[in-house]
Amino acid sequence: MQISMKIDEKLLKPYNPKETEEKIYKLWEESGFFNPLNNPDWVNDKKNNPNFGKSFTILMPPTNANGSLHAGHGLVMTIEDIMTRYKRMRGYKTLWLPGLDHAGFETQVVYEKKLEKEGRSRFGMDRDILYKEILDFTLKNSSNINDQVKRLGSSCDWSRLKFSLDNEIVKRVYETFKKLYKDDLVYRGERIVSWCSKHQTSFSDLEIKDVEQIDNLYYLKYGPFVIATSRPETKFGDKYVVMHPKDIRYKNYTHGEKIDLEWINGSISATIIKDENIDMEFGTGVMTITPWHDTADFEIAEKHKLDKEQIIDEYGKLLPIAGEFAGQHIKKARTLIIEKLKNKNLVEKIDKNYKHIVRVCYKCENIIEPQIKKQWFIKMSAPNKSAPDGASLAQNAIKVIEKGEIKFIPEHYKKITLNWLNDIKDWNISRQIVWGIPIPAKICNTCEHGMEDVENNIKKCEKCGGETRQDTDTFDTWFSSGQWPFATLGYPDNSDFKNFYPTDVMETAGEIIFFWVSRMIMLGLYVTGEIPFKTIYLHGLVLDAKGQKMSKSKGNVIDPLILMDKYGTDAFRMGMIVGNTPGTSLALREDKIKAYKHFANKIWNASRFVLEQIKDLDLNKLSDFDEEDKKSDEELKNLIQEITKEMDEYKFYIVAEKLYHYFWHTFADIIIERSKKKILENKNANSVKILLYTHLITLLKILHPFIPFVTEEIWSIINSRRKVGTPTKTSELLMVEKWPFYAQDKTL
RNA sequence: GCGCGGUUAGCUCAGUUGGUAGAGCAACCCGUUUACACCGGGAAGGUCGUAAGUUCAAGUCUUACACCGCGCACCA
Repeated sequence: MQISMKIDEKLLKPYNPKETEEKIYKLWEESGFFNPLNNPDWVNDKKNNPNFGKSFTILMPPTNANGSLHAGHGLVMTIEDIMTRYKRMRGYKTLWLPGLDHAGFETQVVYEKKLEKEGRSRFGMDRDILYKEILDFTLKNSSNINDQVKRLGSSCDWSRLKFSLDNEIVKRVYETFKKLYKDDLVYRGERIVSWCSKHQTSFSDLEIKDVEQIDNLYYLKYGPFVIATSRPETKFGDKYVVMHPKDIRYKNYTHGEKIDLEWINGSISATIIKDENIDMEFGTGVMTITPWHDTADFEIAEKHKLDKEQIIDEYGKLLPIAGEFAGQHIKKARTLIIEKLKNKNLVEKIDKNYKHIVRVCYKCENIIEPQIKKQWFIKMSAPNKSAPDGASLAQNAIKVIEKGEIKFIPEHYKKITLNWLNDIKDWNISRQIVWGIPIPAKICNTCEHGMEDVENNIKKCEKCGGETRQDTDTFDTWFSSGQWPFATLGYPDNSDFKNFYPTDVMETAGEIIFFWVSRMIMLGLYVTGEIPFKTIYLHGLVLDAKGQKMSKSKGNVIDPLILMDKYGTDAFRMGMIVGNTPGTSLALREDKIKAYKHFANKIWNASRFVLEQIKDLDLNKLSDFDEEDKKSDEELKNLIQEITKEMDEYKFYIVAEKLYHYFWHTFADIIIERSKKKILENKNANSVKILLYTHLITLLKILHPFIPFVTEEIWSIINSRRKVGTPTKTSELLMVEKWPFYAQDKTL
């Protein structure tokens, strides 16, 4: 091959992602094109833009402001940036709005650990001081995570960055709370909640983890009955003994009948209750109930209007009702109680191999102690009397989902969501932590009635006239993030809300379909009357190379920043996207990322070859293709047809693979190799040079959403040449070039 | 118990409306005076979890089962 090799300084070196990426990102950011209201001319040209006037909106799932980038973020940012860049190139006014979440409980837990290390504790700390400390901590870390998001090439509009504690967001959240209160959809109720005795807060049902474990099952003599229990420490106050009404073994006992019997701390009077929820098969078919500390028991007690009594305090210690055991922690008390029962000959037998599920705190894995507490709840399935159709929050969501107004990708999440919504329970939105949005409410000191008080002017209880105090609880983080779409866009008056709501795609982890997605649908409909997004795209987990869930304790956490350093962001992005179908988890393997580093390099080298060959090409005097080249030109057009369709169907995993394959094995291996011969023999050389050039230009465009950095860098080199050579076009960023599907202009 | 995924080449995964199985990586052979060894060419590799059914035709549709993963509800 005797092709001359005088090429640009820049192109002489191998592709260096590290040097390029920072510079390119700055270029993008300074261009202002991340803002959907800034566009290059062709976007605002009706004739030139088939998508003139259309908008496209994605909201970034607000990242935990206190955290650091993990592999999951890598996937989120890659997918969303691909969508954003694609739509931008298609001529949509494209908004990708970045956000940060204060992540209430999550952050508080992190901060508590920090306090612990310093020998401090949040308990006993002044609330305001603690809040301020966590705020400082969070704000300091938030710039960190924003920088990391940038490193991934995210083309989001930083001028619109929102933080969940911004005044305007909090104000919106308060308005929603007020509306819910007015519509009688939120109430401060005495209900049984899941309580963590370490974190001293209640949780929603979703923050609880089920763990299987083996315990003793104790068969205790309870008067004429034998009851089975795994938790003898709760049994002090048990004065109701429950059995199934159809159980013939106990047909001689009648509902409401009282019997006297000897129990842990002396003789008591117990009442017989007949209830159909009792499983006749389990144990002896008889149980006593502890309504204060057991969800099922609570329901039975509610149904029959039975007394409820607290046995265990908020720290897991026994109350005075336990007599001699009062003040002991339940963990220690259990064996002592059994000891005593044995001495009283009240233990029938012990099954030491009882396998059952216990519920634990998802954070600390301590056993959840159900407690009856006054908490704020949102009525999820109760009719909304102030709505014309009276539909509940859940029903409204069900309706739009069933009608297909919200499209689920992958589709099976639709069913999962509907199942959940159909069996939804009231949502506990109050948390007993400092870090979060304070609940704007007053509580009566006399009757504990809770009242919404956003305006802060309630002095007396509206029910009993008693003195009131400020509620010290904060909202569940998901209550505010559930309002993210309309809150960030400035409902109701901001022009962004008018221009960009409902948003087009919500892309997030399948894991948080209930936590977040379902609640956004319900609250979005409730507040704005419209769905918050038209499509919900759910990705799976990012796992380690062996397909194991990453966790600090396992030590298999892969840091995306290290991979990006090593192989470049483009390579990392390709590795995240190729073959990764929505909803399925992805095993993150380093050799895969490495393979795409080679790809970026291949693009670089092919480009430098092409640019060298077309140096003397007069772009204003383009001749026609010969037969062979015409075929290749057609082939690329067909590819674009295909992938454009697939892009619209969110099949990025297949598009990325096709582009990889076409660029490498068609463009480089066939077309470039063929061109060498033609140029050397000077046979239709002009035709093939044009083909090389048009192919490269087009391929850079369609590759750009996937690997934005290397493509933009090459583009800038091409542009700088144009300025020197033939002035075909004003220099522009590849980022805002027109997607070639509609670009049939020959000036390419 | 109910529900949802998955089971395809050594590994990680694609496979659109049913028409004689695909990619990347790894392994194997050959080549390499220049865009690129971060390379080129070539060959190899699968009875698509099991069983039955529908069909001219099933990786793809139906049913049952097995195993793996997940979610929901649970029995004290």
